Amino acid sequence: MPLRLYNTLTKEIEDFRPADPDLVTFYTCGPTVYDDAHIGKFRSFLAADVLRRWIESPLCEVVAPTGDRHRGPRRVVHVMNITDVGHMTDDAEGGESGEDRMSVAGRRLAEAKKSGSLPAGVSVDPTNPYQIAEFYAARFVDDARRLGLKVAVEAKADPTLMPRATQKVAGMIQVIRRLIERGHAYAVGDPGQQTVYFHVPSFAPYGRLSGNTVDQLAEGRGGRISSANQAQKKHPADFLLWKSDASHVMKWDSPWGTGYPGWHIECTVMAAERLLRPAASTDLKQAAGGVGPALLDALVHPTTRPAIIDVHSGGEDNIFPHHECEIAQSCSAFGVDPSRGTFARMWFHPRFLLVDGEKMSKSKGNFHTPRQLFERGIEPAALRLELIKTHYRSNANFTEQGLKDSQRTVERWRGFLERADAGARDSSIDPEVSRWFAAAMSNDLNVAEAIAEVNKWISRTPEPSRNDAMMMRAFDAVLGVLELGAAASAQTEIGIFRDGLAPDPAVLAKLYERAAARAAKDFRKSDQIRDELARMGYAIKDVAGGKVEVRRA
RNA sequence: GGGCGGGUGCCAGAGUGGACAAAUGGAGCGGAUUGCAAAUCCGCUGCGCAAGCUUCGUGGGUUCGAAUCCCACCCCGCCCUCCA
Repeated sequence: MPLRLYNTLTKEIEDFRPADPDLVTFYTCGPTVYDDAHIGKFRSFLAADVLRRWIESPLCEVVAPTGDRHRGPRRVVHVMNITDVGHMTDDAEGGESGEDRMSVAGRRLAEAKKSGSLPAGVSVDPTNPYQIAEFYAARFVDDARRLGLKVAVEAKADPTLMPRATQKVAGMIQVIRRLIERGHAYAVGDPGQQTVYFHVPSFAPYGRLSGNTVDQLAEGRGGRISSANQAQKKHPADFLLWKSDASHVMKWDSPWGTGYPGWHIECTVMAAERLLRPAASTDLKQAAGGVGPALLDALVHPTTRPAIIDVHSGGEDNIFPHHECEIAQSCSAFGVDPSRGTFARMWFHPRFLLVDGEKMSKSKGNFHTPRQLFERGIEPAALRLELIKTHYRSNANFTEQGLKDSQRTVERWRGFLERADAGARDSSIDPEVSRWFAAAMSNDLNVAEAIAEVNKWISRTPEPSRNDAMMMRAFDAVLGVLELGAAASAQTEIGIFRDGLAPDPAVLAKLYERAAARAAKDFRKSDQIRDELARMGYAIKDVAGGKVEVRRA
């Protein structure tokens, strides 16, 4: 059964039909870097990651342009941008009178520096927005790698897969210029300090993605527009492409004045530059190189090949206005037939994560970042599983209990894989499981059902073979859980310390004391010691070989 | 006011016309194993001894038959243009 996905654009579950099934192009709207990304953002990025892994899987079938089934494996070029441009904090005032978020981050960093809470070896100048952005970007990439976000791993060798907005401003100017030439955009204001707007009525399909029509959108309902800006526009729905503002924290020169680019244009440029190919070119197979800035020139001139990428993803808050605007400006700049009305074949939008049934927010105290959880000894594999195990199109609920469940599942799977690796060599494999797994994944990425199939298979396979190990690895290549490995464990003569715990002399002393008590069959005392350890925050467990496994309680 | 996605058992979470009293995992109960734990394995966990009866946000409807389709309503989440 070929892969079917819910397409935000059509509001239907439909066959995924990439232009070239051998090489799928995938763009994800990445994070802003004023602060550490929280688990909600990671849930969204991980859903995209699971999708790209599934498309790559040998088990995945898609419908080719010919209508035939195309069997995996296949390659995916996945690009995730990093938005490192500063923006304003004050939403209510239309985003232009508040404080720049990068400045806020700078203040926070300066305080951290003063109080000595910055990690050792980090040097960052809190007054330099580029350094602040780089500081948080590096932390994001680090978290992303620990959670197995493939694009972040690949970007090590090919940084073009995670482009930075600040480095693509020239391309943005190029595209804006083209939009003006084509009559889709206009500049207002005095020469040298102009503002450029995209003219929404020039793109008829505007509104298709979000389900809105221009006149249904209640102007100002979101409380984020300013009347001064609205007065300048030809149409209330017109959106910003370039703002001249020499006082902005990050600014660039442009034909319209020194300032900064609009909020949607960066994704158009970064997606196009890395994922589209000029009409004449068929060599996108050279994926590592990408097509680069030169491509933009080719794209902004008429092409015969539709400038459309295969999948575009982002959090549900991106649907409107961000992706709606991105479609409008991309199609208009690259000459995509407006009747297609899209820049990507498939629009994929995971829903927000709730924590304990409520919205996550700093004021509620239910705000988590991966690194906070890792510090508590939560292992990345468990967090990853917890964040991917619910269907991407419903609001998952993150709880401590769920995290524990996931941890246990990870351990059970690990045990299975270990037994399988040590199992018989030439056993046949279960004929059903990969079919069911594939059916679940292809059914709008039903990860929960796929996980259930894996669990059932494990239960009915008490003596797994090497072939089962291969099968498990094929599943895990998609889920990306076991490949993250176990938390470091330290061994001593008597103890195995899990969860990244270091052998503590006080704990070791108790373990020896308990071993002696047990040898003397003084079980009262041995139980007492276990209780003491529990009070100290350690859970222990006797394992084979007379050793004791120590975990965080 | 409008657009979009959800609402399933103690919890998490699949199921989208019959094979559903409802997958899978957790939690609980009973048993095997263990000095005891932990882990693992087996059984049970809506009501009823049973035939059977009542469940899938609420209320109607369609159908021989609905968690699944239609209508209305309620609740949660995201968005309504410069939030990155």
